[in-house]
Amino acid sequence: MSVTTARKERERAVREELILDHGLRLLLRDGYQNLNLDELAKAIEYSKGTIYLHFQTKEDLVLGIATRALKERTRLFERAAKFEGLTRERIRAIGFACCDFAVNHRDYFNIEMMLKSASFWEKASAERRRSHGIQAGQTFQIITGIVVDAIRCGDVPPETRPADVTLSLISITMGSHVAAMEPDIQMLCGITDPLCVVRRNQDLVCDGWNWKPLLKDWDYAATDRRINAEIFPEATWLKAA
Amino acid sequence: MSVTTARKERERAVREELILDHGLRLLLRDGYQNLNLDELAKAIEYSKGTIYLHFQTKEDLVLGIATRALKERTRLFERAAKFEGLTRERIRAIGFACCDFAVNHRDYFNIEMMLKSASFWEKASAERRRSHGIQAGQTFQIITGIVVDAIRCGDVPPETRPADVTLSLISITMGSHVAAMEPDIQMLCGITDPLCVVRRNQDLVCDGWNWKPLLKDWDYAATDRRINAEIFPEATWLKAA
DNA sequence: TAAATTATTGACTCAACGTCAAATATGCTG
DNA sequence: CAGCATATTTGACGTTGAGTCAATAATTTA
Repeated sequence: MSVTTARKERERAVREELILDHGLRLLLRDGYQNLNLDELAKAIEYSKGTIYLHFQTKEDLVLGIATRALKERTRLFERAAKFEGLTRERIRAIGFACCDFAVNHRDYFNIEMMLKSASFWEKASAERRRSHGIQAGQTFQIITGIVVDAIRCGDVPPETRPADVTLSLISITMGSHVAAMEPDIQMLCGITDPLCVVRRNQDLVCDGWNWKPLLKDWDYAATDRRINAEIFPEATWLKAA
Repeated sequence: MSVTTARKERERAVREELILDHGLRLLLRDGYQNLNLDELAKAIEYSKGTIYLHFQTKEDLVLGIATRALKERTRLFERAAKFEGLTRERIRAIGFACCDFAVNHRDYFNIEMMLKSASFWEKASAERRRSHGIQAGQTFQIITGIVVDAIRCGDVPPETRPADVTLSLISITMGSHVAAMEPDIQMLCGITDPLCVVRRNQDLVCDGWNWKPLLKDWDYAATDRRINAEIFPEATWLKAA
């Protein structure tokens, strides 16, 4: 009995991954609105009913996909946090990870945006909501950890509240990703590389907090090359500033 | 003949406003997903077919609602731009306008976020897309105008590119609004007033651009009181920092 | 192997968008 | 004003796709 249950459990997990894999693929291709569960069922070679054995609603499924993407981003952040250097170089490695993730998950921020609408959130299962919250919290903590180090060693003024810094970095990153991807705004600002915009704006916020060394006082292009070589050797999108 | 057409035109415009009014109301109450056109038809006391004489699709309608909201925001920006003072005080008035708008249109940013998803955009009419783009461009120009003044009079370093500043302000504002409204993030950061977060982050970005006078060198609380009194006397949300 | 239990299915229901032929209102003319 | 022509409005209907559940298939147990 218990032997088979373990195998069943494993098989179930495998199938859930299969659903999430194809779900992500179709979600990126078609967007949320046009994501068709009948088609997803065809793709995974199971019936629609089976999908509903894993996910309560379509929204629940999409939240599952988003959470898995977020998990991967957290893993990238963890890798980035290991970069050795000044605290501002370390936060820069996080920024690098964020861009690398954006390259490989172009539409993640759009999916994440969708989760903001209340009607979406409330149709997902409590379990998956919790899971997503925890994952988001971990990402938050990784960033905050570096900020705390920065305050402790005097790179950031002592009276600064760490969570405020983290929040500002999350805000500028999310906002920049969304804004810099807009065709209208790309036209108005002459944007050719959205990632450059994101990173420049992150620098701006760090300078705003007076996070030493300031952009003008350090060769961060060299830092970027080190991050690229030491932490994310597989990333190929880094361009010379 | 031409007399009646003029009247018809006017009546049509009135009805379109009626649709947009109730559409906005239901959109804020139910969110996009649950916005029901049959219910909207009931509310405006016309049939659903009539709604479709004004709007090509549901998406087109929502875009129309968003554009009208954006128009109102532009009007607020225009008022704010008239504030007399230092360039950084003037940009602060824009930030004030933005918060005032957010207070009266709580979910505007969420609606705006929805517009980012490609599937949405492509279901709206070309005419309404263009209209929204133009409106966004005007908002952009108001901000950029102040930035140009700031560079010209030396409040912002001379080599700065105005559009970059505008983009960073839009990014931090949008990102902060979205992030600071998240229950999870409110918990993690101990946020009680999301508007404070938005304004603090705007200050941060201005400091990042080295926009004089820096936050620490000027009594911006006094500026806020002046803006409140002189430009937005009806706003009641301003709290002491 | 047969019964019992569990897993899977896909035809069906239902809700809501969008359409369009019919109904109604308006305007025009003699 | 009557009656014809044109413009406007309607709401029942077609269609799509999310979500359900009784029926079927597979697996385990006795």
